[in-house]
Amino acid sequence: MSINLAQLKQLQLDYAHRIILHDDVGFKTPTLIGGTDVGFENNGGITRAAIVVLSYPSFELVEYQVVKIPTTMPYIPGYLSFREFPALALAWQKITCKPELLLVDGQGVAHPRQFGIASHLGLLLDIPTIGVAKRRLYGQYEPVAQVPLSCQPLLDNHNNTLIGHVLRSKAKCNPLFISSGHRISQRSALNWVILCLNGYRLPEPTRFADAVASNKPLFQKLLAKSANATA
DNA sequence: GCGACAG
DNA sequence: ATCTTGTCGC
Ligand SMILES: [Mg+2]
Repeated sequence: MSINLAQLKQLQLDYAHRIILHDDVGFKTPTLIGGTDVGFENNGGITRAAIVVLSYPSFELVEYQVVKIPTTMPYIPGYLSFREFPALALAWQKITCKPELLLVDGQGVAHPRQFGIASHLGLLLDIPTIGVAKRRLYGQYEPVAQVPLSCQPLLDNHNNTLIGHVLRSKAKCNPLFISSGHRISQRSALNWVILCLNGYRLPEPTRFADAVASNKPLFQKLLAKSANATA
């Protein structure tokens, strides 16, 4: 039996109504900020989700969890979250030091139905989330100046709505697409991503999650560091 | 109809 | 990066 996209579309529309686009009343300056990324193995057959928890503002790795499960959905633009959510939800379950804010690799409400992966995770796990995407999925914007931290609004021209920001997070790099996921304003989403930048294109939580999910040199370095700390 | 299209 | 699938702008 195949995937019913019409059904998933309707689910997104229903869920999107419940997204909160203002700052959570209980949301103050976070002590812990999380980051997520997902990778694939066995030619796409295995989904590998990684969640990292960093201290803020020191950006020390506090905890990370990795979950591998069989992949249940192909990648379909606009439906990414159904592919990645199950593994990410399990990884979240395993996290013991729950962060107050989660930076998710992908769009928040900058999505055709205002329900990207960051919104999906935020709503179903009931946490403030920010979508940090490397490329545009939806929305219009003017060219972003090359000067670091330059940014442009990301707009939905259908209803003249602000759905995110395009941020030049680092000189000579392509900009990032930042949008509210859940329980946070566009302004704060942009602000927190900027506050998590540390000399790289990606904000630290996302960069660390990328490293863990793909077993990159940075992750090996972090492992060695924590081994030293416990030795 | 054709190209774009989060990861 | 890919793609059967959908959806959008042109
Ligand atoms: Mg990724």
